[in-house]
Formats: sequence, structure tokens, C-alpha cells
Amino acid sequence: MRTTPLNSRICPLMTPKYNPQEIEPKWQGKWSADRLYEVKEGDGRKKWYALTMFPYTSGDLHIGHWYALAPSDVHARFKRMQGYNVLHPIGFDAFGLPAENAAIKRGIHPHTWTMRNIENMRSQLKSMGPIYDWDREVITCEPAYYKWTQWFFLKLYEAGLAYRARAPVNWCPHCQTVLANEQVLATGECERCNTPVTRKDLEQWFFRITRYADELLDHDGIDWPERIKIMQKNWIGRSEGVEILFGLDHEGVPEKEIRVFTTRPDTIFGVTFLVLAPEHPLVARLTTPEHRAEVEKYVSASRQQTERDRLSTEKEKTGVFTGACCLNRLNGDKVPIWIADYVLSSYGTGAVMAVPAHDTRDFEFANKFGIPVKVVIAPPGWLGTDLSEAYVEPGTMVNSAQFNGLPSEQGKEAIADFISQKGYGKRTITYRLRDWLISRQRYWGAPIPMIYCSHCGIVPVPENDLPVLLPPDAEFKPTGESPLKYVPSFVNTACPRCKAPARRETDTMDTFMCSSWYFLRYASPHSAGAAFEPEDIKFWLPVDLYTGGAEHANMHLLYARFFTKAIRDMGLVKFGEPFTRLFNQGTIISQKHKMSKSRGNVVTPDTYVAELGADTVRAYMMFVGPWEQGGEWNDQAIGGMHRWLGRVWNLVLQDYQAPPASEVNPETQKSLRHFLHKTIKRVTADMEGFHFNTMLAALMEFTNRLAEEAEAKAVDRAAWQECLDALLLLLAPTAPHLTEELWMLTGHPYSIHQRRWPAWNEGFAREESVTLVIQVNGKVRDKVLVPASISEEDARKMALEQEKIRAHIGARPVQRVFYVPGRLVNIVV
RNA sequence: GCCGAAGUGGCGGAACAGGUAGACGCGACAGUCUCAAAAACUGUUGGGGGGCAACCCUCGUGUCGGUUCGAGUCCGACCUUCGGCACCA
Repeated sequence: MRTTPLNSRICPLMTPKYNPQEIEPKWQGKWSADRLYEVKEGDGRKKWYALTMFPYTSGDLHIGHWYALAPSDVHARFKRMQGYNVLHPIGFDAFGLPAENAAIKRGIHPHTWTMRNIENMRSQLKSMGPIYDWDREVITCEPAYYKWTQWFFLKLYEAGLAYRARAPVNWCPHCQTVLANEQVLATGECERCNTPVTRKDLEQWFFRITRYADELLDHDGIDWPERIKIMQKNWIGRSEGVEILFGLDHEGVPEKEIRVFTTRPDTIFGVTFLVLAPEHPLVARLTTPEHRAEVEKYVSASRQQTERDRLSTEKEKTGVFTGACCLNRLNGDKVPIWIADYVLSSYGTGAVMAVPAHDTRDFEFANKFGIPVKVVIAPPGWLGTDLSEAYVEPGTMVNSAQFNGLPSEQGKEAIADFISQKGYGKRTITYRLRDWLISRQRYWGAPIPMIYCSHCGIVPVPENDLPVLLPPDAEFKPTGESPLKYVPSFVNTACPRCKAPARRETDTMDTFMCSSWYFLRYASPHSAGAAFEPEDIKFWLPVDLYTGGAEHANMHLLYARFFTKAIRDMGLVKFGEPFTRLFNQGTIISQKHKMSKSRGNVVTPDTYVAELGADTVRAYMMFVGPWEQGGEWNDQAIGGMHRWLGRVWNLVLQDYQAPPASEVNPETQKSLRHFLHKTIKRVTADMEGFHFNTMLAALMEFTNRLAEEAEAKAVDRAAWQECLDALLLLLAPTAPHLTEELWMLTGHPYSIHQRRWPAWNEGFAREESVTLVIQVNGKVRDKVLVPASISEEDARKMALEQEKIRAHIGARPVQRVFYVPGRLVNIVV
């Protein structure tokens, strides 16, 4: 243990004080002037593309941003020191509603607001000391970028992956725009502003992401967290089942069938009614005159409901009878047709066959409206009595004609086959995933490059005319229609095909379109003639390591995968997965809660950087807990990190009093070397596994040991210096400024960040002696330091000879002895 | 309701692969320095009990069971917290 204060060893006049305020801007300036972090292709080094989800231009980086960005930077620096050619770029997700809302609220143009925010964020980012090559910065709202966003839209259109359709869509009354399904919360609220979302029938642009549903379910070959893969699988919601046609025979109704989708064809003999979604196109035609008033009332009421009300599972079932019936072709039953809002028009066929005996929802509905319940799957030991609740498990088929007696799992297949043979329906697969709605009725986004001509119909803007520029002079009235609609100079154009006057599409694109390809642009940020250069893509892509929050599982991460697969099929890239490895960092919380403006617990890094320095903030972020789990921001604890960096400073700069050769202790020297190599090994492994908290703990233990050695003065100068050099190199990714300064002050050539990561020698890292634990009946009774090479025989013998152990054994005979090499001996008596 | 992650000192967290629970840090307490305080540094710090003492005993990783020579770690049931999905037929 340390006995004398370190400070007493340091001459205050000779040694500079650790002053991050001075050294951090100094080195940042020098690195920038020297273009130390400039990224260039093809110098023979292996590439490493490490990407962090780029920030939205909200104006201020809070500590959550740093928690995403700083450890990524540390890891990228580590890879760089390992000899990789590292691309670790930064940019800004710059289109989006908040800019427009700010414009409305404060009278600033969204462009001004955004660019001002970027400037502020850029200087905040720079204060962190990252290895970003600012020449590769990408800003999605710049015409040079969104020109290519539009170009990709045209490519998707050409490929038949972009289409325009009228559909009931999610509408946010507050944002005054439509939203994609992924942007509506489970509560039915807008993901951005938490306003309950309503429904509107609108003609909108969609991307055919559903065409890739099966491929998106396949995560083979990519190293992603299980959790995210499961979230995507649930979201895509593939279910295999049967589409069954129920016969219709109604005067004046041309359709002779209703299509229903079911995953339980084994229950078809238990159908006692059919339910259509209120929006189902057949509703109006099938409803009989005496039920018309009631049905119309119900349809208009459900149309007005918010998504939240509509989807609430708490709510009691409602519905009305249409007066019409259809035919169950398997048993000739006449089946009454109801409408109810628990059936969704957007899933399956918008119609379900209701089997109250074997579906909880149908059971509830049948009970309420007095519809018969017919058991067709017998629960084990069933006596033919009425069910008190739906039986949804497998069982034995009954009341099902020729299928009686079959186990229901088998019956499922048998009936599916029977239905397809008879032409009553076919096997099919349904997905929960819907096509991606990308139109937005707002100003601050990339205009959809389409033109409507009264002669030629929908005509794409020719590639040569891109970009379709956003007019700077739009009014941002939130009217529910795109502000671009009211800019005549924008709207009015000539048809590219027939030259007649035509109108431009005035909706803009969902900003998730902008972020679906930004990772490609970083490879060729200045390419003017293309979205990217194939050879750059070939060199850098796919992204080796993508880090960011898990909240994007079903939005950005799904969209980007779809986009990549789509352009792969166009032949633009050769890979189908953009991000080979994904890592999700946890959330940093403060005062036990997630940081939020409303709670007033948002921590801003700037004040800590100003007070303690960026190195302290970087290191502290990584010390609060495992990166994937997040951690708690603690104002006290960060002081501890600053103290430790100060101790490193003093330790490195102190004048080590090496002993004369005769007083050097070879044992200590050896043991210190072992500690050093063990530390290099630990730190390397922790870096590789993103275990930054334990990596720093290992470095702290190492500095504690060095402080002891500074007192003991038993190792020679070379050994001491070797330890200090390694300490600085191991700490360089975490505290780039401090280590650069100390590297210089200890007489090394600039720059530490161009040095190689230290290597360990396995022979030195290996333990020479181990503490052998001796247990009696599983309880630790003694510990003995033994050579690591001790033989099993010796260990057993030695254990039984220990005085304390003999005392514990007493007169009892030894029954068994367990030996775990290098760990313990357990004596059972 | 379903899916996923996690429950360890006063606090954040360590513990590879079933083998010393509590590394590292914060806080607290005591001390050094100081007129004093702050800062810095040094020491102690899971609970209970015993010993003049180096130490010793005992309980202890959300709860209850189980497997094992041995369980924070594996198995079963449950409780709590946090994420995601939720009338998806």
C-alpha cells in the first residue's frame, strides 16, 4: 500500500499541473491542422468501417448523445491503433419536423435553424476530441445530398418498389401529416409528439417493403443482438395459414365469395359467424335494408375513432349484424355476417371466420351477442359440456365430419389440403408488416420527384433535372397539406414527356428515407456525379460495426435493410445487409430516470467538459456500467474519474528514483512485468468486447500498482518506463488529449495516436503462482500461495497437510477430495 | 396477456467456462496538511458474533424449492423493475 503521498515526490516547480482546459484545445487544433484523422482508401491496411447512428439536428448534444458517440470513438481509436484503416464518420440527420415547428414558432427559416444547430453541435462534437474526418461530413438537407435521395426514389419507382395508392393512413393531427405504421406507438400515439393518431383516407406514396418481408426475417450472416432480431421478427409478423372462400349468393352483389384468412383451419367446422372490418368493401353491398341504418352508424363511428381507442384490448367488443349470411362450404352451414372493429381492414383479408369455441375474441363477441358456440376441438377429458372460456390449445377434433378423431395439429394440415383440393381456398402467408408510407405533408424534407400531367399521368422527374429543390419561400402554415402546394413557382411545371403544363408532387419524403442510405454516402461524400462511387463502396462497405440505440429496431434499421436489398437487386451494390455487426448501447439515466426535458434532469456535457475536460467525461461515461446496459450519471462519481486522470498525470511525470543496480529486486521486476502483460491482455480483451468499465478498472489497478512501485523503488528505470509507455498507449483511445500531452512530455515523438497498440507476451501474462483455495465440505478454510505448475498430487497432499485444515477435519475420515487445477481443493469428510 | 433483458454492500458495478462473492470507483467514517475550511493525500468500510492480537466463527447475491463435493452462475415455480409488442384472426 502507498504510504507517502505521491505529491510529495513531485517537485511543484518542475512538474506542470494537469490542466485539460489548456491541453485539450491545443491538441485538437494540432490534430486538425495536421489532418491526423484524414481518411484515405487503399494504403494496404485492412479497412474498418465503424459507424454510429448520426444525430438529429435538434440543437444541443446532451449526455445521451455522448454516451452513444464517445465510447464508439474510443473503440474506433482502438481499432486504428491495431493497424486498421478506420472510417468513423459523422454527419447530421437534418430534415424533419422539429425544424419546421421551430420555424412556425419563432419565425426562423428551417434551413437557418438547422444550420445554426449544426454549427453548435459540430463544436460540441469537436470538444469531445473524436477522430472524425470532417471532410466527410454528410448533411441530409443539403441539395448535394438530397439530390441522390430523390434519385433513389426514382430508382425504386422504376423497380416497381414505389407506388401511389389510396389507403386509410395514420394521421397525426398535431404534426399535420401522415405517419408510417412504424412511427405510431403501441398506445396509438404519434411517435414524435404523443398526440393520438387518427385515420384518413389519402392517396399517398408507399415503398413495397413487404416484397422483402421474408428476406428481412432472415438475419443469417449478420451479428446482431438477439433482442433486435426478435423485435424485427415480431414486427414483420409472418404467419402461415389458409385463405378460405365463404360462398355468397346475394341479389345485386357480383362477388360470389368472401375471403377470410385463418391460421386455424382445423376449427372451420366451429364457425358460427363471420366478421368483416367496418371498412371492408363488401359491407355496403351486403347490408340488408333493415340493418342499413345501424350498420352505417357503426361504420362512421369506428372511422372517427382514434387508433388508440380502436386498438384498445381493454374495450368491450362491439359490432352489428349486416342481415346477410354466407356459406361454409365444408359443412353447408349458413353463416351470419357481422361487422366489428376488432377486425382490422389492413391485416389479412379484413375478414375473419369466427370460431367462438376456440378463439378468445370470438368467444367474447359471441357471448355478448348471443351467438352459438360450437366445440370442434375437444380439450383433454372434455365431457361435452359448454365451455366457460375459449379453448385455444390443441386437442382432438370433434363435430368435424370426416376429420373427427384427428389431433388438431394434424387436422390443420388435413383441412388445409382438403380446402385447396376442393378449390375452397388455398394455403397462404400473411404478414403484419405493411408497406412503408413515405409521403409527408410537410415542408422540411426532400421533395418527392414526381410530376402529374393530365395527359401522361404520373411522370417521374428526369434524372438530369434533379435535384427538385425546395423553394426557400414557402409559408409554413400547418394546414394538413404540404406547404409546397401553395408555392406556384414550385407546383407549376411542364410535363417532361409532353411538355404540357403539369403539377409537381408537393409532399416530401419521410426522413427515414434520408437515413436509409447515408452510410453509403460517407464512402464517397463528395461524389457529384453519383450517389457514391462503386470502388469506394467496394472498399468500405458494408459497415463493420454499427452502434446506436435499440429504439430504431423497427424503423431505421428495418428501412435501411430493405433499402440495401432493393438497391442490391438493382445491381447498385453487391451486398444485401448494410450492417455486419450491430451493437446497442444502453441508456444513460439521471436521478433514476430517463433524461427528459419535462423531468428537468437532462445533463449537458458542455459544463463538465469546461470544468473537468473531455477526457474525464469520455472516461467517466465508459465507467458507469456495461455499455450495453447503460448507467447512471452521478455528479459525484465523475470527480473520481478526474482524480484518477490527475493521478495518472502525476505518476507519469514524477521523477522515478530508480535504485542502483545492486538494489534492483529481480522478483519484483518479474512480478511487475507479469502485471503489465496481464493488464495489456485484459485491456485488449475488454476493448474488443466493449467492456469499457472493466477495462478502466484494469487500468486503475495497474496505476495503483505503479504507485506502490514508485514507493518501493525496487525496479530499474527501463522496467518503470516500459510500464508508463504501455499505460499511456492503453489509455490513449479513452483519454486522447491527456495521453498525447504526456507522450510528448516524456520525450516521445508525436503522435501517440499513430502508435501501435501494445502487445502482450503470453509467457509473461501467465500466472506463476496462484492462490489455492482449500475447502472442507465446500467451505473455504484456508488459502495457500503455490506455484501455478503444482501437480495435482502435490496440491492434494499439501492441502491435507495444512494445520487449519487438519483442525477442521478433526477425527472425521476423508471421503473424497476434489481438485480444480489452479483454483481449489475441496475435502469432503 | 405475449416476447426480451435484468434483480449482488449505503450507491454505480466486478466475478472467464459451476470453484476465494463484493474487483474498480463513488459515498461515509477516521487521519495528514491548515488558524480554519476546501482541495489533495493516507487508512477503514456487507451484516452479526468472538479474540489483546495476526485472526477466527457465522449469515449473506429478489423469494421458495431442486441438482451438485461445491450455485450469484445450472433447473423448476414465483415476485419486482425496465424495454418491446399487443383484438394480427
